[in-house]
Amino acid sequence: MTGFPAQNSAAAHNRRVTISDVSDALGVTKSTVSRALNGYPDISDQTRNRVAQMAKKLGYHPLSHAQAIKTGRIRSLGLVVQSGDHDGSRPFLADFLAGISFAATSEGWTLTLASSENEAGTLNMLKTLLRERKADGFILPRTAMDDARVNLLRASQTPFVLFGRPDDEAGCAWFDVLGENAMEQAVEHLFKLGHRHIGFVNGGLCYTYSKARRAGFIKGMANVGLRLDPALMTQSAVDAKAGAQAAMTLLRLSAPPTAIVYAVDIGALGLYRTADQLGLTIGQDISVIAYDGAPEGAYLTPPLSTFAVRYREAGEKLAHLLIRRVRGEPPEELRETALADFLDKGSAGPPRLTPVQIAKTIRATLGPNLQYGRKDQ
Amino acid sequence: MTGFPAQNSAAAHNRRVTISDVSDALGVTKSTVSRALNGYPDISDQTRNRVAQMAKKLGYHPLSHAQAIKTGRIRSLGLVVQSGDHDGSRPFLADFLAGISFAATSEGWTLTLASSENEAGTLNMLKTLLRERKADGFILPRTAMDDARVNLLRASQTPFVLFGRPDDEAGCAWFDVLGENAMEQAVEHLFKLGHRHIGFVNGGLCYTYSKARRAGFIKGMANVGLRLDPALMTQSAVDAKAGAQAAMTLLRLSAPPTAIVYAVDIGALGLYRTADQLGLTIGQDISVIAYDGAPEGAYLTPPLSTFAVRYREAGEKLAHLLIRRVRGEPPEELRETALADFLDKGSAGPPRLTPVQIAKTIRATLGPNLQYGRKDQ
DNA sequence: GGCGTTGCCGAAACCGGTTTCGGACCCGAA
DNA sequence: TTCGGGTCCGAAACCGGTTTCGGCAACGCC
Repeated sequence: MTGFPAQNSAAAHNRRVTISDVSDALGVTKSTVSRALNGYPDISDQTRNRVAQMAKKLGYHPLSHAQAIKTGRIRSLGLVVQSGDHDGSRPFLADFLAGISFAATSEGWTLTLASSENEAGTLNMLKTLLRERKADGFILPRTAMDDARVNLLRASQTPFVLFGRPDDEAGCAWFDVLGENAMEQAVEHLFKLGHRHIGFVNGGLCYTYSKARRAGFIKGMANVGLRLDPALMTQSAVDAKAGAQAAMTLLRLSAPPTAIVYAVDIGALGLYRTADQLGLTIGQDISVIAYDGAPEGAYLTPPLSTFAVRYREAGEKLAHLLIRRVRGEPPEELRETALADFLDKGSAGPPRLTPVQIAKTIRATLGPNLQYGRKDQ
Repeated sequence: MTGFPAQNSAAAHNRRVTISDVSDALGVTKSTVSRALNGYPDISDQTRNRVAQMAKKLGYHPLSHAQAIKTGRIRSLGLVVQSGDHDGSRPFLADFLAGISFAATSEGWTLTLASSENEAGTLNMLKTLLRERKADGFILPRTAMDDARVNLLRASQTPFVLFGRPDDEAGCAWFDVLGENAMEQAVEHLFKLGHRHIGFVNGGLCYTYSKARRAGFIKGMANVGLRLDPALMTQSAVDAKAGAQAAMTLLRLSAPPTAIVYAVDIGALGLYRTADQLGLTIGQDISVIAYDGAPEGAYLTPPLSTFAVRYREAGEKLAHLLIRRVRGEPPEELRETALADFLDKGSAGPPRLTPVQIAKTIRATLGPNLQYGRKDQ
């Protein structure tokens, strides 16, 4: 000990470098080091520099949970993913998490992740994480209509940021991808290809995105001057099975659509099954454009044309927004949006058949078994 | 204050309940409460009960990072997922994380998640998390051959548990699914269907699982008495593109296999493309069985027959193992394995063609363009 | 009755930081 | 010279827990 510089005594014992090691090495007190490192104004530039250099030299990194005990901030973002509801969000999870984690790391923050099966579980998880202060704020994926998570966090004064715009914007920060814009483009794209009978299969009606995407579809139809046929837009699907049933319902109409816009890729996957059963070729007899950019769609034949969301970017944006929110910026200034990228992969082409011809093809395929559609019920 | 029970003074001010609130309410000291709650033997049963009841009544939950400052343990599991290398692990990430998170929560722990692009990034991330003690131990997915993560964590005396058996078992705890067993069964299944020419496409050669799966394939071939043809087992693929190229190589042989075993589902997806190009029908002209249970495979026609890994269960097991490891149990006692479930979905059927007929079919499809296989190169 | 145990709990130090408060020092102005 | 006002830093309290140490009281024992 005697005679050895302080930096060696810590390193030699393989002990972590504490703030005292730094202050001792400089002959100042802990408080000076702390204030110097945290940008307090009552520290001279000279001292500040000396402290910074010594901290670097010794490899001093403050323990965030030691800071937290006094400051209350632990520099961690909270995220509760709901695995049970529908698998619409699963394929992108890796990208989404990578984005959040990357952004968090770049600011010296970490990500605390939890998962739950359903809404009640999510709320419990939030309460637990809140109680133990495992996170300074939360990223809330999949904004729902009257989102219980928002109510909870609002009540407990916890910072949060939404992925998706809420219906009640008060006090909310968010990042969102403009699905309405995509749906609008989808309709216009199909119209240009020659389609005049276009169906719409929405996504989860309890989520706010479905309202936006539906509105976008309607706007697109208005843009190109097509009349809305209510029978062609009553379906919704958040998984392949429901997507298949929705397709069946639409295609068994006496005047089926020649193209269908799906609000969710995973739903559109079901159309492939149904089309196979009904003897229709996707991209020729029946066109489809969906939304999300799910990897599953890329392996189908033909690959699914979709509006791909850059989930990694979404994760990054949300993380940065939340950190700013935790630091005190008002939520009204923390609202960003982006556009999805259209990937024209081949599932949408010029209509080869008229609605009547489609119906005829289906009847020909099913033959005498006209009850096919009811079989699964 | 005066006259009010202690429990109200905390609740009324919306302040968090601390250990002092509990001790004051009982007229004992903090140390008594702490020791009572942590099971120290020098506390009478009567006092212990009184403390426990009061803690519950007041809703006292110790702050894990306040404990951590003294104990060094923060009750958090660390996980660094490597997003950049190959997407073989992405589809199951949601399940895997749900499993870890569920198990962690059930024991009062949380999950700290980070991600990185490559091995160097992963190591840096581990070092960072280690330095700031954001986790008490780590779950290491995808065990590699001479795993740098293991070396790092061994050197820093940090508890860890591997998903996948390591080549050097010393000091390692793990959970693994016996891929060799699955590959063996795959061969036997194909043999029973009548296949006598079976190809093998391995996965990532830098990971330990590939050695096991290859060994399983070889064992299966031996079990049914088939001769190993080296030309049929030199390929490997961890994504669809490589899987397609591997399939192309195998199928353009003068004596192509009638069935192919893929070590990784995502690789097998490529076979669907190649088969389509070569005019072969999967499940009839060419059979395939793969491994992982990737959701992508379920949407193909025919759906991919695969050995599905229960990733959620794997996550749960790993979390529990790691917690036990952090608590001090020796790694030798923390080694578990499980089997994958065969899902016979239709991509493997009796061979309709002989190898020679397959070659002929391919030539017929490609027509004069015999260079097809080289086009992409 | 004196004495060593044992059971049980309080007092206080401690963990690694942050933050408040006050005081030493220097400067310029009165 | 004195005084007011900055500048800059040390001393010490504090955050919410854990852990060491020591002491009191009751007990059994010779």
